[in-house]
Formats: sequence, C-alpha cells, structure tokens
Amino acid sequence: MPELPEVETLVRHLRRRVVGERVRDAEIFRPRSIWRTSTRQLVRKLVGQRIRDLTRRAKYLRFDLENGGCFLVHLGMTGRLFVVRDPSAARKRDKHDVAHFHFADSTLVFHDPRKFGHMELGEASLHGLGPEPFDQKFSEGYLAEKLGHSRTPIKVRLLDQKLVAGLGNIYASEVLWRARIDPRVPCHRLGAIHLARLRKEIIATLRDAIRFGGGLSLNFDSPNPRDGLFYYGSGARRDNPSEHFDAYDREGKACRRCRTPITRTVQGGRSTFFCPRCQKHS
DNA sequence: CACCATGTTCCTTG
DNA sequence: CCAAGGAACATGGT
Repeated sequence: MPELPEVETLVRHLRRRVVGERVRDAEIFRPRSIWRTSTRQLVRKLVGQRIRDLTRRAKYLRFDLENGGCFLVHLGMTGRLFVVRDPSAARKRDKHDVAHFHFADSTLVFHDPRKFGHMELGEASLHGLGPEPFDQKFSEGYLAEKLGHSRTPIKVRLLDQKLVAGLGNIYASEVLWRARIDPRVPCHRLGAIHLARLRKEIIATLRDAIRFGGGLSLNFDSPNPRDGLFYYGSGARRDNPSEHFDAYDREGKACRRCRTPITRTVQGGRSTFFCPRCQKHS
C-alpha cells in the first residue's frame, strides 16, 4: 500500500507529467477495477478531457477534469501509476496492466498485480473519509471525541479511514512506536496527554515520511521497479542501507530506543509491531 | 505446500 | 446497535 506518504510522493512526481494533458484514448484491460460505473461510461467521460489538476485525498489520487468532473484512483496494496514517454513503445500491455490512458506524447499506466486497487468517476468515495492529518480539523478535541468510549485497541482504530485519513498498517505501527503507546490499549483508556502525543506523532510521522520520499531519487517514467513506491523500505534500503522503519517489520530486532526486541502481534488479522518495554499502556 | 504481504468491504457471530 | 473476526477480492515472494 501505498499509504498517505507514498501516495503524496507519487502525486508530486506525477503532477508535472499529467496536468495539462488531454486524454486522447483510454484502454481498459480490467473492467472490474472500475467501480460504480461501466467501462464505456468511464471512457466516454474521460476521453477528450484535459486534466486540470492532480491532488491527493487520503490514499486516493484525484484527477480533476476540465469539465468540472473528477476521476479517482486508489492503488490498493500493489497498484502503481507511471507515465511512459517513449512514443514508439505505446507500452506493450503487461500482464498486470489495468488501464492505459494515452496523452499526445505519453501514456499513463495503471499497473496492479494484486488488483485490489480501483478507479472511479466522481468523488463519492471521498465523502465518508475523516480529516487529513494535516488539517486543522484533526485536533486534540476531535481525537478525544472520536476515540472517547471505544474499547477497540488504538492500533485498530488508527486504520479506520473515517477517524483520520491516510494511515495504513505500516505507519500505524510507526506512529504508536514514536508516541510510545501500546497498540493494544483500548482507546477510552488514553488520557489527554497521550491523545496529544498521538496526534502530534501522527502528523510528524507522516510529514517525515513525505519529506523522506521527496528526497529519494524515484523514477515514475517507466515500469522500472525503482520507482520506489512500495514501500520506501525497498527504495530506501538501496539509497540508505540502514532500515527505514523503527517498528514495522522489525520483529526480534532491537528497539532503537531501549534495545528490547520488537514484538509482533496480530490485531484485526494484521501484523502489529511494537516495543513491549517503551510502549507501555496509557 | 505453508504462510506472509502496503487495503477495503461485506457478512456473520456474539 | 456495536464490536470482533473471518472471508473475499488476487497474486507473488519467501
């Protein structure tokens, strides 16, 4: 998955390659990756439109069209977007290509081996989402109100996009490690001090990850796996031999603060990594 | 073969 | 009504 930082990094790279371009043709290889509408409808609404802007909302990429409409892409777990500039190689269709969007001199490719990603017209999917972490609405008061009486473990709640948009399984563990909060703690047991720390670390962790992504030399011009998206880890390990994450995928390795081995547990069917010593209950 | 994987939705069970 | 758990979507890596 691209979580919020990866999507943000992708948007920043892709922007100058697609904004202002007109969609001349669209080839849909996997209709089931289109939600809420038919292939025919999607193609009809897209072809001929100029892309006025490309932005991110939660983990969605949002393409604004000149007619006022919008087109959303969610990358799921393994989705990638890149622009092929090679004019001759109209990019031979790869096994996992979901769609090709042709511009005058380039092609936007949506590639998704695991096929959990999707595309759709309109912004219906954005409606129920919680605030962006960097938005003023994401305040301590808001967090307190939303977490209030929930007995659900905090880690599980952080994955809920209606609470705050953009965290996924990797950064949820990272945030809690930084905030020194036990992922298993029921939300209602978090006091004001912890909520404040939690909010601060959600923002700081994502901000740092975006900054880190901005500093990597990524390649979004080809299917080259070096586009570094998923995850920064793989790109980062090359640019930076030391591991990038503090908790995620570090089971058994020494906590960077106290040297205690990082523990892995399962919550809601997904792995959580934390330090049993410095992430104490509330 | 077994198990793991960046996401989300839907359904069942309690 | 809510929470928790599992399954589903589908494929590849170890």
